[in-house]
Amino acid sequence: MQNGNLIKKSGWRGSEELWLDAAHKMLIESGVESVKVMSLAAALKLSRTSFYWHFDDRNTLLDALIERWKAHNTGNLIAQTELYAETISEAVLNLFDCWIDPQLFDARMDFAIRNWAHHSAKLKQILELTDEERIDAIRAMFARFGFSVEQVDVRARTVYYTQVGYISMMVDEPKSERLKRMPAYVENFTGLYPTESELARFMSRHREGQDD
Amino acid sequence: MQNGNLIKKSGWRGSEELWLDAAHKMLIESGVESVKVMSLAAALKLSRTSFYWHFDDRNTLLDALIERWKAHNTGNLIAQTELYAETISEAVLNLFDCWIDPQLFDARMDFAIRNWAHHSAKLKQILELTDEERIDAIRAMFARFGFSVEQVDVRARTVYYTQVGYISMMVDEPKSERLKRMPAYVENFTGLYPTESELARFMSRHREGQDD
DNA sequence: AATATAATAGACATTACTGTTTATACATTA
DNA sequence: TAATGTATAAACAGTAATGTCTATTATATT
Repeated sequence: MQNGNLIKKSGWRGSEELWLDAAHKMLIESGVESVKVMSLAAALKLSRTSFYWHFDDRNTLLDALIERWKAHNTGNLIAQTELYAETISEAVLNLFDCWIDPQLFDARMDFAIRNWAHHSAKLKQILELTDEERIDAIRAMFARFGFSVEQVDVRARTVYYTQVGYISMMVDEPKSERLKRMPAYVENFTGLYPTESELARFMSRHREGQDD
Repeated sequence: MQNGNLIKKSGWRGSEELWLDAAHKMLIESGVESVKVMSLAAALKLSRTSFYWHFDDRNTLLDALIERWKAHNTGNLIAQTELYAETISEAVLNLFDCWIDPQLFDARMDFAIRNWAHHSAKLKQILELTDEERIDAIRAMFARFGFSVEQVDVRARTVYYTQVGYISMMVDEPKSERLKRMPAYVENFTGLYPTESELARFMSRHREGQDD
């Protein structure tokens, strides 16, 4: 009964997920250097060696983490910049969804990846491409609303850098605080204060749900 | 003759500096986790054990690194926000000196410290205070030019977050590129495009010297 | 219920580091 | 130039990790 129509979770198969989840958590909480087979095993209360049934070695696990990140964050961010909007303010608010909804954009993972890239040449290259791709998407968004070439570039960068900075600073404030500041950010980034209805639409998307 | 009026560099004494310099370099290049007594010794071509003559242990060295950072970066940043300026654009350009001149503000060190803080509660607390202090100084700067309370807050944050983001992204562009973008940033941050003479004054401060 | 397959645990070898001890070499100055 | 204090190197002990091998246990299929 209790187990009625849940997805059948087979006894052993699919435990890669478990190790990956634990690694993901460890990564965003303490950085790559802390993603150690031993610590993960301890966290999962499993034998350390059983890890090697699922992954060839620690590196394979780390690669899998990168894949997971690539698949998620950039795709969603770009999708948000492409949503229909009647004004640049509405477009920027669409993008801001990413900074509010962790399901859309995993900011802590982005931060962890960025740090990690600092001592992995391979990842550094991937990240540079990723950042370019994202900024391009934001540039395209501004361009649709008739900003000059120079303005498109600087505004796109400001929006993106500000958020990377916010993430890097690990600012810890309640969602309500963040939401309150959003209209002023929109004004700074676009030069236009959002309209009542644009704000209403934005706020309604983020009304419910717990803080952090 | 060659050694005439230089500061006397005694044969052995003062080697703490050497280890600290090496540690600083290692920290900004590869993060705390890489600051290892063994690696430093290798880099300095010295015996690993000789390290322990200068420092009690690895932790003492790390603490010294934090002290060095505290003494340097925040002090200079705040000083720049307090310089005389006739307009907000001029004031912002004064602050921008920090982002251009590594002698004024060691951005890579700031980045390294920020990452490190992620798994050191003690450092995290220091960094939070530091960030507050800096943002306060930038707020005070905007306040002197008559912005509303809300605007003072958001503009100060935008300026600071943008820079933290820029640092975190390890953007690698020539100084000339960065300088070229500055006027547009000033406009974004203040709402005012800087005057000819403000720009001339700013550029003249950063004209000479090599890229990166 | 028997068998094949998936998964875990324990013991082992290896590596990279930290920190201590001891013997030796070097620089300074009396 | 001898004595003192400064600095280094080599050898040792200890710890925390990685990865391999082997025996055992749990689950799924027949």
